[in-house]
Amino acid sequence: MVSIKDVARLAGVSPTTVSRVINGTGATSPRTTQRVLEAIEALGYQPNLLARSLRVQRSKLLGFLVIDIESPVFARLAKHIEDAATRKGYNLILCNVGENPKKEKEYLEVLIQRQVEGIIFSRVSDESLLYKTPQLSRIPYVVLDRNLEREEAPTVKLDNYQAGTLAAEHLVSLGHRYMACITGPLKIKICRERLEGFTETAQKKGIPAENLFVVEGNFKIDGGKMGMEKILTLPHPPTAIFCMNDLMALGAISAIRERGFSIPEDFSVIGLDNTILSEYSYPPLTTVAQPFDQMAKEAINLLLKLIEGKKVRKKEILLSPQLLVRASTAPLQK
Amino acid sequence: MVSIKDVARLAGVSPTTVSRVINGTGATSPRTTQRVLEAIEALGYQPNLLARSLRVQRSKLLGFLVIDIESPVFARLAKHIEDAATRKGYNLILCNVGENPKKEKEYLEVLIQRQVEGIIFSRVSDESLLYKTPQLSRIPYVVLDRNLEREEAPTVKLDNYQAGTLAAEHLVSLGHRYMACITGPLKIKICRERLEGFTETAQKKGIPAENLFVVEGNFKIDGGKMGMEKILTLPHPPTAIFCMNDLMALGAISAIRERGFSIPEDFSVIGLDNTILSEYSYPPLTTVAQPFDQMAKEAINLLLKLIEGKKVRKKEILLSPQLLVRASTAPLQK
DNA sequence: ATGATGAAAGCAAACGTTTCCAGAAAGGGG
DNA sequence: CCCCTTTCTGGAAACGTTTGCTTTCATCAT
Repeated sequence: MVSIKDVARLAGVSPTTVSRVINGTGATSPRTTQRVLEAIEALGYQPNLLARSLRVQRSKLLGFLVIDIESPVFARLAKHIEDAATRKGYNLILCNVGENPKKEKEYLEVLIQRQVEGIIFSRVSDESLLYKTPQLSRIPYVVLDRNLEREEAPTVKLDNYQAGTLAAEHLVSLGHRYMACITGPLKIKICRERLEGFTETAQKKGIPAENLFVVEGNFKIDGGKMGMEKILTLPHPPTAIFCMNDLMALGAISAIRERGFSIPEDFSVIGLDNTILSEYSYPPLTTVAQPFDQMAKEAINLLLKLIEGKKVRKKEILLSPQLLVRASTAPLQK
Repeated sequence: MVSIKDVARLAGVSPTTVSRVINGTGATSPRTTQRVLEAIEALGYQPNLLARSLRVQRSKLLGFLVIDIESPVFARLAKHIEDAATRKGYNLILCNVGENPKKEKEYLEVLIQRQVEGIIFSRVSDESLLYKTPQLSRIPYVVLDRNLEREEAPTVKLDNYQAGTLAAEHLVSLGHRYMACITGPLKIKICRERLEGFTETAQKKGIPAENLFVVEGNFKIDGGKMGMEKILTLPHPPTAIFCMNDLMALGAISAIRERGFSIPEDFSVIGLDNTILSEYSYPPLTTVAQPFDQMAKEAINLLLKLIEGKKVRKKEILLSPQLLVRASTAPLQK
């Protein structure tokens, strides 16, 4: 390992001076600067960030704790979080915790031990381990795309009510009068918000409450499929279905097809997320898009502000969804 | 920050002893051990891994350098790499470099500066920056799912020839006599290997070379679509298409549909990867599956061996693909 | 000529660990 | 009872940086 001392020796100066040249801190004469730079070049010197971090007490590391990096939503989120973080000079430790609270707890400890400066949570377990790890109270974090149930925490997420509104408006404007919603787990707050936006808007547009069916799903493909199967057994089945994510929309579509119906002729289906899945499904999925890149940027910005110790006005940042009309929704057939 | 000294003071021992208790190294009397543990508990002490890493010269960090974490293939790979790494006590720095050689180069430097112990590459740029960064020659790495063109390097990948073979055998066994292959970029070695397996096997099974069409694609959806459109203009179009990944298979399917044909009645389409996309597309995609979990495990194992400085017998590890028959392929209609 | 000012550079301590070495205490065999 | 081992513990150096303080030296105004 070539260290700052080796550079200093070769350049004929002290380590202090080399450090100053590297960091551009303090004054150094042009001549010494030149000599130091040459020595660095000659030795192929790379500063040791472990040592620097230890000394300055800043690791320039962030933790990204996510429930499933393979899920299209979180993969896209991860990409934009990574991008925003590196732009700000931070690196990301990837923590894929799954549904495993033990792994989540262990990761929380490791992140503390590694002295990460902040954490992005794209997953909050029901037990909110956050509060059970006392050291964590000292380290800034931002919750992304989820809500903490118990307490207010810095959050960046979609305007979920608005998302529900967009879906309802779209379907109603196509002439649908009987509609269903396949939700995510209703213990998750964002699901309840989406549902509220959907039903309230539909009613405001003149759809009676008894024409709206709600089935609780699980954000997964099979949940969408099973939900749709349940819907198809209704005495007066709806003609339009709002699924709270694209994955369940695909499941619903598959259930509809198995019964021999077509989309969008017999049923209109609208999803939510706008992941790669929806773009290339058949038929291309109409969906309420989440602005993932903007969410990531806002989350990192907020986190960095918290790290700097700045006062933040809004602890909760809401971003606007956007309706993307593709081919899975169509006017109601008379 | 509560440090080992605070623990030592509270327990009435030296930092040395505390360290020994924490790491289980050296002998300590039951009485002191007990007192130290209590002090740790009381103070909520967490060791500082920056300091430890600096001292023992082992960061327990790995770099995972990937071209696009959002792509279903790499997302799945990332998940399993992360899992395998944490099982071995390592953490992962996520490096999403895209098509940006500048970012790749910067990341390489940062990884060196952060003293990562090894790197997993799921992306090798054509210029092979690997060789242009001299310090990198001292840090172990493994290339995953890709080949270096110029030089032999530790590699874990699919048996790509075998994958081509499986696709060809399946299609031929269904009675198809005219077949096409939409490849990835042919400058990538794994694509050439897959193609070789496909054409050689087809010919071995009695398909004349002139019945096999090859179109170069790009591993993306539009490449599959454009490739298929080209194929459809042939005077004697093939009845079966092997796409070198699932994404292009979806593109091909979409092109076929736009011309009013159906799958698998008019064309059989087989993909490769077995990502989430293929499972839930319509129709469900027949595909050649990559054993991503096993690949990740092997890659981490190989990397750790290299880190330990052990001699490795095989520098190239080939894993077997598996044919997954779903609904996008069918016997040739007479 | 002299003191004040400022630029340039170095010394040494510090960040939080681990580990080499040495020393003390305790135990055991003769 | 003495010496030798073994067990347990602590002091201090080291990992590679950064930084507060000091020193040196040149410049400049008085």
